Formats: sequence, structure tokens, C-alpha cells
Amino acid sequence: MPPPKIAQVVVDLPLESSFDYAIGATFQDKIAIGKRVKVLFNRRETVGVVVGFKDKSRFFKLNPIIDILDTNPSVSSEILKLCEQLSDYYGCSQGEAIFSYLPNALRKSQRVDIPAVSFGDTKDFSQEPKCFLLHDVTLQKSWEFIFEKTKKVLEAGKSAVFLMPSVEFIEQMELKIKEVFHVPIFILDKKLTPKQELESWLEIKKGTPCIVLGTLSAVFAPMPHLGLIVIYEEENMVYKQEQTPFLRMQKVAEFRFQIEGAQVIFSSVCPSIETYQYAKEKKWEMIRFFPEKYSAFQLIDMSNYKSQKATFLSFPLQNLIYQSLEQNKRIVLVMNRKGFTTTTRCSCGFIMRCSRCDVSMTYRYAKKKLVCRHCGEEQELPKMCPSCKAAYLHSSGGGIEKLESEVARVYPQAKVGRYDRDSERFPQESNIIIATQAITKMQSSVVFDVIALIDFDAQLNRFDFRCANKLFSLLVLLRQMAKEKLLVQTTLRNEYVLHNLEKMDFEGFYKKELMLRKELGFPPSKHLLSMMVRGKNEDFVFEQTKKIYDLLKIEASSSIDISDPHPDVVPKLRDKYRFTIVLKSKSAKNNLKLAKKALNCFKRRKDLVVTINVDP
DNA sequence: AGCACGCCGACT
DNA sequence: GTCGGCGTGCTC
Repeated sequence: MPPPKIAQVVVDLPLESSFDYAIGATFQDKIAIGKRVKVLFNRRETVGVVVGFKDKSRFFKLNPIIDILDTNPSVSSEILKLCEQLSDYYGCSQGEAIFSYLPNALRKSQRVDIPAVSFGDTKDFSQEPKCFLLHDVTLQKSWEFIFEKTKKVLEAGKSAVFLMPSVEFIEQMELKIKEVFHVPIFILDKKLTPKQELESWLEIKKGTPCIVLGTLSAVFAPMPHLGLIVIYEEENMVYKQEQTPFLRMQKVAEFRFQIEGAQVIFSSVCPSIETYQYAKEKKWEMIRFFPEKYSAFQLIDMSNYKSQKATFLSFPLQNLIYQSLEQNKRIVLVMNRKGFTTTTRCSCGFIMRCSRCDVSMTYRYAKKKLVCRHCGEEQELPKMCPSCKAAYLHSSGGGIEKLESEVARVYPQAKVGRYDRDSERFPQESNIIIATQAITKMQSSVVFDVIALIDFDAQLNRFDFRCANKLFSLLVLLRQMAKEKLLVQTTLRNEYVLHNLEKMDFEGFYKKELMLRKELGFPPSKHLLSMMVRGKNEDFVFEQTKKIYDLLKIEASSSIDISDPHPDVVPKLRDKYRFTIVLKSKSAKNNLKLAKKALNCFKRRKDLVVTINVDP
């Protein structure tokens, strides 16, 4: 075969096509698909990745490749194919997908010695490619299953990836697997420095059998012989990227399984209805572990305690706290709102808001400051009202800090501790712990006797079609974590979430939830795609969003439902106004096709950013 | 995404 | 006349 003349190169930009570059004689024997190259792109030196070769280009004069940065391809042909499929499904460019796979150090124009892949070590007596939905309510038994699968994979000379929702999980798991597996263990999470990340990445890429533990991006771990991907706490929303290209790691894992023939285990105490339904349709093997016996469940009907409005704690809960203090037990009060108070307003009507996001600021007692829940900006609590100059500022709406102070006042004899996502350590010594749902990170390291959910109603009434499912999952997990008893305070005692939780009737819950989702046209019954437009001028952004809406309408078919342009769930963030249009149909592909068509006709204006989120 | 090119208003 | 603001379009 004659040496290739022209390389097709993609760069880390939202550009669909690849770009042609001339391959100089010195590079002709070194160049290969999947290697990073240094090129001049739009008069700038840029890193690109070679995705193909050709003999002729429709361009008259081609820039030459300046340098080849990899000794061996950093992107394997399997990963290249994966990125193609991702760009197809999520509507990002292939370049964006490839660069989100590469570790930070390789996105820069540095020469790196990429190890050659060692072939021949894998004995393919391993199991057939397959996806499992591992529904383990016990929190214990799934390990047996995962352990056996991992063992087989390692014996076959392949590697395994465990995706975990948080670093706490990773730490626990590392201790656990170090005892039973004697292979290298690598950790891939956001806390690594670029240098550490690259070091681990290169080791994994060598292909010696290993186990990788990591957070969401570890789904791209570069092992050449992938045998198994395990996704722990599958229902957790952390697996959906918060920025473009908004990948959902469950989907990435599924694509990898198809391409590389690996096995995937979706593990959860209560899978999301999306995964549950999908698993049924795709005939994944479902494995269930139920405990012989559940801890007690008690519902406290708050409508009986209307006079107690000012407090979070109903009489029955107060009694229960007394009891557990007497018996020296550990009780957790869960409430999903951080901070001390949520609104600070003056009698003149003025409300303290974040200057950049317009939302009312939360008062954080621990910091003695007002904090914006969206952008995190902090501000002193003013002595007087910035509007009318009177000293009548008062606060209302309570978070866990308020609850903590209330509990500390009512139970002066108790050691009261607080735990949320930002807590550095767990208040081990406390007998009453006030926590957000971050407490679930402690599921395997701390024993709890009693857990009470304080704010069921507030969590169920969120503007989120998944809130019932999320709440049900949370409650199932909390019930398993509570050795003795789970309590829920509510005025909504007839909710199906609570009925099914009492009986631990998963099928009942899924059936009801599926029906409701179907009625409202939400996943898994339909696919959503949201288009968000953001910019500094509110009127302009809205006007432009309407233009996109009109373009969508021109191309629309009856099978796709297009929502009106409306302010996003977060209507303003860091000085940018945000408007959204949601497409709804049976097919994610058709949603994307329509969105792309409209955007191609849309003249992109300055100071305006449009993003596509597939399966938001 | 970032950078050049070009069109229009202000000003030595 | 020229300097420079910003809007539009291209990148092999």
C-alpha cells in the first residue's frame, strides 16, 4: 500500500467535519489513525486527532502536519468508533467527543510516549457480552455477584471499570478490593492533578489486567481489553454531565459494551424507571436481591399538627428523638435544603437576591454570610435594608442549619452534628445528625439506628418530572440504611410513593410511575431534547429563542412535540438569561435531526450561546 | 471557539 | 481623510 498523502484531522471544536492536512515525507511512516498531531488551524497552532486518510482533497492548498505528538495512537479504533456514535446520539462533533475522552494533559500540544498495546494475553473463554440490571435492595449481596464477574474478567486477562457516584464510595471500594484482588488498582477522579491523571491513564492503556475506580469520566478508561463496566448507584444523577455534550454515562457504557463486547452491570438499590424500562425492552438479565425483612416504617401525618407550623419536628418525632437519646442510639434527620434560612426580606418588600442570578440568597450560619445556591457568590448580611434603609430585615424558610439550631435548643443534652455535601468529615461522635441526602454516601461506613425524612412534601413538589422517582429511591436507600426504623413526615399520606414504600412494592411503584410518565409524555415513554439559549440581554435572548422555535415549527412533523420557548429551570445564571425549548418524541434520533436542521438555518448571533441536551 | 475582514460613526 | 467599534463568517 502506498503511504498516505492526506490526513483527516478533527479538533476540539463544535465543527462537524474533519479537516485535511498534508503529510510530509518525514511523517509518512509514523502517522496513524488515532494519533494526536500538531497542526495550524485557522492560523493557530492546535492539537488534532487523525481519524482517517485520503489521496485527494477538494482543497487546493493544504497546510502540512507540523508534528506527530503520540508514539502510539492515544485513541484506539474502538474509542474512535465510540466517539462517532456519541456524536451521532448527542449531537456534538466527533472532535468534542474525542477530546472529552482524552485526559487533560493530552489535550495540550505536548509530545507523549503512549505505550504500545500488548496483545495475546487475553484468553477469550470469558463470558458473552451482556448487560445486567442488578437490583440489590440489601446493599450487600450485589458484591458477591460483582466480585465473581470481576474475577472472571481478570482471569481472562481483561480489565474492569467501576463507576461510583462519589469519592467516598471510591475510598471504601478501594479498601474492599485491595483485600481480594491482587491486580493494579487505578483511581480516576476529578481530584487528580493532570500529571497524576496522565500517569494512571498511561498505565491503564498498557493493557495489563487492572481495576479502575472512578467517577463519571472513568467510563472512558482506556484499557485495550475491557471486560466489565460496573455502574454503582445507577439511578444517581451524577452520571449525567452538566455541560455540553451532556453525556449520560449509562449510555456511553452501553455503546462501549456494543463495540468492545464487554459486560455492563447497572447496580442500584432502586434503579431509575428509565433504566428499568429500558432493561426490560432490551431483555437485559435482571438480578434481584431482596432482604428477608425490612426495618420499620412510620408515617407521620403532619396535617394533624397544624398548630406546630413553626417547627420542623412533629410531636411523634420529638418523642422518638427523646427515646433514641435515652437508649443511646444514633438518629439522623434528613432534610434536603442547605443553609440556615432561604429568604431574607425587609418589611418594605425588598428581598436579598444574588446580583448575578436573581434568586433569593440563602443565609449560611456557619459562614455568617448570604450565599447564592446557583453560583455560590457570597455576600455579608447587611445591617439595614439596601432599599429603604430601615433595620427591618428578617429571614424565613429553613435549611438544615436552622433545623440544627432548633434541635440543639430542644435537646441541650444531645451531641448534635451536621452533614452535607461540603462537610469535610462525618460527625462520628454525634447522636443526632442533621443531614442533607449527602448522608447516603455514608451507607457502608456508618451504622444508623433511626432515620427521619423531615421535608417529604417539599421534595415531592419540585418542578422536575423525576422527583417522585428520586424521592422513592432515596427513601428505599434510607430505609435500608436505618437499622431500626424510617420515619417520614408528610401531609400527603396518600401518595403512591409512600404506599409503595411501606410495602416495598417496586413493581407497584414502577407501574404507577410509568403510567404517569406516559400520560405526561415523559421518559421512558418518550425521548426529550432540550435546546437552551443563553445571553446577557433578556429580551434579545427570548426573541432569538422564538426565532429558533419558528424554524423548528417550519420543519416539524406531527410526531414531534415542540414546547413554547420558556425560561429555563434556572432562568438566570451568572448574568446570563436562559430560555429553553423542549422537543418530545418517540425517537431521540428524530429529535436531534430536527434540532440540528433548525440550528443550521439559524444565524448564530454574537453574545448568544445555544446548547443541545439529549435526554436531559 | 477565536480571529480577520469589512462596514459605519467619531474625530485629529 | 483615518481610527476603531463590532457584527459576520471561516477554519483544511
